[in-house]
Amino acid sequence: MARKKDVQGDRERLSAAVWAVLAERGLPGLTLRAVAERAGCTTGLVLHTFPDKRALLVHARETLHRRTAVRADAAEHGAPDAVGKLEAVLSQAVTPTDNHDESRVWVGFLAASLADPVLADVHVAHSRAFLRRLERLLAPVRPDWDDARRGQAAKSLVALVEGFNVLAVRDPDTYAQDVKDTAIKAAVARLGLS
Amino acid sequence: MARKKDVQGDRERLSAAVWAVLAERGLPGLTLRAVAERAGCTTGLVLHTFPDKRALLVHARETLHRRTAVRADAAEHGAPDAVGKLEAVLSQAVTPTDNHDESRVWVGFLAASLADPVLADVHVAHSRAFLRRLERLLAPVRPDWDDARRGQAAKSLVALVEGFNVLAVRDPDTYAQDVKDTAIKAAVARLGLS
DNA sequence: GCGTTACCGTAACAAGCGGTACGATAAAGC
DNA sequence: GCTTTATCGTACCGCTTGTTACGGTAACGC
Repeated sequence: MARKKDVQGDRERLSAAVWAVLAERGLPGLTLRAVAERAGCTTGLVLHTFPDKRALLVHARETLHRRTAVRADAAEHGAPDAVGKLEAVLSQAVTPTDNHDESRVWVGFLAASLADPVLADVHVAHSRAFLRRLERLLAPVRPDWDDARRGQAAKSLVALVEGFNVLAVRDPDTYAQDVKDTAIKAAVARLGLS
Repeated sequence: MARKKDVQGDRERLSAAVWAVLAERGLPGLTLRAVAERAGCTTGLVLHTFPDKRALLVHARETLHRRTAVRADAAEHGAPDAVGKLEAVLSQAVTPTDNHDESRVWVGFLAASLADPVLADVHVAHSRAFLRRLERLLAPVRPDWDDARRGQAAKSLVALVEGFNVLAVRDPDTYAQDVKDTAIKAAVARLGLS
């Protein structure tokens, strides 16, 4: 054996670098050299940890999925009742992280996926996971509805949330936090009285 | 004078090429050479018609704005009453064009604008124009509301529409046309009874 | 402490990028 | 028909891209 490397540690360090570069410099700025510089290493290590550039993007998207899932779990766990859980998850989803970095990564990856079927599959899979979560949270709120109607409602909620996110990332003044929160509250309240 | 060229004709031909390349190959595929090849000329003409690559992107975004404005005007004009106008505009906005090319251009430009303040200004300006349109259409529907409340409602509608668009561009099966139409109809119906 | 072995920085690659400079070409004016 | 002048294809520039190959280096087993 030769010197053992901290594979997982490298992945995490590079993961943070990919994330930072993609969030700060956007999709065109995501280069192997930029990632290496940010991580304090060379492109050698980058391409020993990830097979190619596409894997960097996929990893960033999976990091995004993990982050949002953790926060959604926490929001869900922290709320007392079914309606509260749904509202907490939605509210958390429209609350921007540091400088909207999650929305930036989301948009960057989506743009990259428009010309890459592999990335497209990853995007769709993770996007549907959020939809499933809302459908699951919606079940105890409206047990009288059938799956189709709950699915319709869940999709509308996903559209509202992701719409606010892509809009707020470049126009946070117009799509301010109280605007988003008010819309979410109204959307949840609506579910109860129809 | 020497031979006069059809400047406007060139711009339109190149405009179509930029549009096609951006829609088909995505943001990374939008190169001067790809545009020239698609337009059946060389990079010489491309850079004689547009000063640089950024101008190509700006022009594509403005083409998108013009297209959507024309369709929105038509929808608005074709509907009989205030509620009908609003619903027609919204419904048209979630109806995909050829292979979702408008959404593709929208996403590509947004991604590019994340790292370019000039593009960001263009994006925000055109995005707000749609918001203004909805506010204007909303005024006769809910004259009893104040500007703030109509603004809140209009922003929610924009988020719903753009959310559906960015979601449907990569997952048209989940976010099918009837799902979007149902959501729009419900959103408009809601405006009348609260 | 020595030999082995895996790691990863270095360097280079070919390809493609945006952008520039120039001149052959061809139309317009007289 | 000759001169003038704007057009735009050609060629090229310097740079950056993703990716590959190699070998010095450092840690482990014995």
